[in-house]
Amino acid sequence: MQEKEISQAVIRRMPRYYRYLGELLDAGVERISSNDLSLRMNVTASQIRQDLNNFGGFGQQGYGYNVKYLYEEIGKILGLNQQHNIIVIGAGNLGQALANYVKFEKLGFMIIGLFDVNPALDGVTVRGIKIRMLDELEDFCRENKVDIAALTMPKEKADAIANRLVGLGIHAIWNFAHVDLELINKDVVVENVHLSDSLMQLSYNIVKNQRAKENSRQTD
Amino acid sequence: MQEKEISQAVIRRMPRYYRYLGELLDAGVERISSNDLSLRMNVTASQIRQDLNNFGGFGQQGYGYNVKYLYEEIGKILGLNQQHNIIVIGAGNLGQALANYVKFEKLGFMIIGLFDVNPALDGVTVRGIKIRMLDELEDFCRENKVDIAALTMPKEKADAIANRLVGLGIHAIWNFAHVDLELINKDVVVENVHLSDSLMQLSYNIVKNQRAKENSRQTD
DNA sequence: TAGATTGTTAATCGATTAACAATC
DNA sequence: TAGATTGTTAATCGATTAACAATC
Repeated sequence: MQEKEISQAVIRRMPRYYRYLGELLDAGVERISSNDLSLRMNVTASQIRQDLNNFGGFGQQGYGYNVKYLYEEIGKILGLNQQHNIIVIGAGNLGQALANYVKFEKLGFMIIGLFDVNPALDGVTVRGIKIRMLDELEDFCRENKVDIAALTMPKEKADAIANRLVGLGIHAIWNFAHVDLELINKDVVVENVHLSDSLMQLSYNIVKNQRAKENSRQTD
Repeated sequence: MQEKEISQAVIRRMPRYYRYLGELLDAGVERISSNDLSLRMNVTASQIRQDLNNFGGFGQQGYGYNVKYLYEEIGKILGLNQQHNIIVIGAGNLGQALANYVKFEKLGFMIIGLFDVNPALDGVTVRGIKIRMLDELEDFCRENKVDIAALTMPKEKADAIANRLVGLGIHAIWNFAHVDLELINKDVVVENVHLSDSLMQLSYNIVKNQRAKENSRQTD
């Protein structure tokens, strides 16, 4: 039985629902209607109901949604009910920044190892996590359950290391290197975080605003 | 005269075109057809032509696109022909990681200041950039042209600082704090980088693969 | 029971793909 | 000129919004 594929547009919105429900929960709110939530989140109530009904009927007519229940269910949908172990390849600033993000652990993402090629970093500890040399990667993956590898090294090395990791049975790659990875195994999940792309989008919108301002000045 | 709005779906793809064209340029390729590019990038030729024609006709029938020319034109569209000055609020690991990204400077994004509230960081220098205390923000913005502020501080403080920056005439906010900013001025551009959202999408897809694998095992 | 609000179907809107005449 | 490939219109596909019957 083939599960119907849920569009990535929907998936992208789920973490945001999860965050808002978490805030409501912390604020002691017990139930919420799709309409009330839509006003807070600046989306349509219809979209909320459609999105949620991709995964099941979590609400109740005449009542709305139970905040705690919905929060937990979305957590399960996103896989937050299980622990995910992460290793970070590249222990530079970004790699160390990720290792220091306490937030991730609260969501079930544990950073269990940092790797680099720079001997000066060998054995250095970041929030209790030891930096290892890259040639220890194979042993480490054999001895530990590693689910996700975050790549924060220069883009030239990313492809080779990604495929080395795929060979070691990793499930997913969280890619910060500014390349499109070409993986030997299509079942491995890839999520790209391209910071310079994000910055270029920002700059496009700045320039767009500048042009709009000039135009309105001309027509004044 | 109202310019027709270009959809964010198109804008999101522009940096990727820019990257591929840059690689072709470095490789000494002089011209490329939408079809050849589509094969490399794994998109349809039709989409490439549609996307580009939102901004103008950069190609030539029977010839294709001149790589250097198209690369430069996309650069202008993205605003990369002008310099953008950035300050980073929050000089923790992530803030320092951003300051160390040499890549950004090549694209015209200059990090000119780092700010924090931690006195231990006062005067410390990251790649030649001095860390200042947050109460110097007003003076600094008066004395320097600041276009973009990157927010890497805890989410509780993000909203207040964002609005303080808006008051100081900043054009754009690159937000790494895990909140939706509520700005007093709607003309300020906001670009969010929500790393935990990205991680949750990753984890959704991991779990989806797990489920698919289990299902196929059952039907075997 | 009456009011509220969901789950779901139908209508609309927008984005992607296909097709082809224009033209280098 | 003939072949190649764009720019652009038309067709399709998918995502969002609206509407409403089902039901708590």
